[in-house]
Amino acid sequence: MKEHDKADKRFLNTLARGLSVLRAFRASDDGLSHMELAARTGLPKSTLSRLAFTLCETGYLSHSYRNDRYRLGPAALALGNIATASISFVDTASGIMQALADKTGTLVVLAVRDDRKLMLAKTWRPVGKASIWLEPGHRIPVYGSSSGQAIVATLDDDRFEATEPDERLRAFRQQGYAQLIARGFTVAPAEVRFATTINAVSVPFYAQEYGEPVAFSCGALPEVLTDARMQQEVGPALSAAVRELERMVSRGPALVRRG
Amino acid sequence: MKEHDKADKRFLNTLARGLSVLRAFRASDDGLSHMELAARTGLPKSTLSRLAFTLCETGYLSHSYRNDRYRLGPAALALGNIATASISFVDTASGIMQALADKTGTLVVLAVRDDRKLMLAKTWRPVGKASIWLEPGHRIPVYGSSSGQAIVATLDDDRFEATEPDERLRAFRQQGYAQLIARGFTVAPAEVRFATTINAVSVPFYAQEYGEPVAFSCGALPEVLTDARMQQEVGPALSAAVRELERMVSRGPALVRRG
DNA sequence: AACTGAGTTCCACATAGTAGAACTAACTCT
DNA sequence: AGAGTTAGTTCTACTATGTGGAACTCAGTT
Repeated sequence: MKEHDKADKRFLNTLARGLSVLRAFRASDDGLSHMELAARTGLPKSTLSRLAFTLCETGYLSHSYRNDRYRLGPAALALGNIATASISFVDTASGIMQALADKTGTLVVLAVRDDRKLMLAKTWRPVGKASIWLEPGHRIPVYGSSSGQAIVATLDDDRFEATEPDERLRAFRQQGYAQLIARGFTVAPAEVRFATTINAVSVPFYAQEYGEPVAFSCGALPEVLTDARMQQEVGPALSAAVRELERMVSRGPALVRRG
Repeated sequence: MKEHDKADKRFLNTLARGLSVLRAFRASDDGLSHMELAARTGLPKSTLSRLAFTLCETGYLSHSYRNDRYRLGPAALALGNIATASISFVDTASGIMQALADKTGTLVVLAVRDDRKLMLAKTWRPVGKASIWLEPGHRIPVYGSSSGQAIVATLDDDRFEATEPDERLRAFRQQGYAQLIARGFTVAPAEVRFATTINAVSVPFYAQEYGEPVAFSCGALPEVLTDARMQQEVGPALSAAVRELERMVSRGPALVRRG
């Protein structure tokens, strides 16, 4: 009756379940009821009750008053701000990427490798324009995404091998590498794109603090972001943005930090 | 041998402990070693080992490479972004408050009630200037802080009573209420200030999503932020900033809600 | 080679967490 | 109104889960 979970002895089920409750929230949710949470997490309601109680006590969830819905609490907000502050490039990137989103009319996302998927850690939407809407916290596959391609192409061999890649992924990586050398950005080849409704260009960035590459990408509907635009306009602009970021970050690692 | 913790049956220890590990991080930390974490959380190292393992597995912590230090992982980043996005006013406030920080040369903070304390959910520092440095995630007492005063003054009677206030706190609340009516902001009276090294002015804001008031404050060293400046310049500016925010999210002032 | 210090794994044990069922409370519908 | 429905909490019996000290490993030091 145990979770399929990591049968690893070190894995603490209760903690993981609690975190999965937090992960159930999406940016577009306007609070979640107890039942919605149970449905999303797949946990029995009595278990969820205890998890939610604990999360509320600790401030990660808040129970807005008479209203019966849960939402992420102040502790979650604070945690995110601390995480942002301690990953030095995020703040710096914000200004640059927001400007890029506005200029190109695309959604800019920061993708980070997380286990065998990519997680969108942050997004910048062009102000005033409708855009595709991928939320932070969303997970996309490595294979078939331009971000994934940029990241695996930049990953060192050891770590790449550690993900137990199949042949397909090796070829994908190789092809990404070639693109980066030739043009400085990746565009997933049309035939493998994981989502046909989204076109995207990506550029890798070495995140000091993670000791790993992450990727910045510009994405939009194919009508808006044609292959030609990716190649000629948006790809180069994104690449320039990331180079600007590298310049800003490396010139003063101390930066804002230190109290 | 149990944590002093809530002896409440519903309280899940393992989860709370895991979260306390996340809370151990400060914005100024450049990664924490296993041992530092153990010291900060007060947990035995074997326990911590399991907690950290689970947090890494789930992406809330990352183990940067050869380097033996832990840092907050992509999931923490994403969680914060989701929390920010779902608390609608935070994004809007950012622009306004950053400008205010720059203009006044003070640290602007967003304080939220969390249990019987206040938690600084977000901070905006004046660019280029040295400023006091209170970090997001930091907790300060309600009594003796201007933010606390602004919040309790705006809290409705039921909820205020639910915090089991003592007489001192009642008086504090009453006095805050008077200040808000008279001038629209609170300044904690010098004799009760919880920290003599910080002067601060605060204005409450009704956070729809929490169904509760929160407070925005401007703080700085007494030399920089004299009582006169708080009263004549910064208080009114902060009050104007919050009114601007209310207008932008189209919501009435916090005080009227109390009835 | 012996020492030190950080971190992980072992292990025997008790209790913390589990899930289903019973319960409560708030809404609907006729 | 009262019967039915649905959401959420608390109870309960059971054991799998998490615990912390001790033993262990692995790197650096002297």
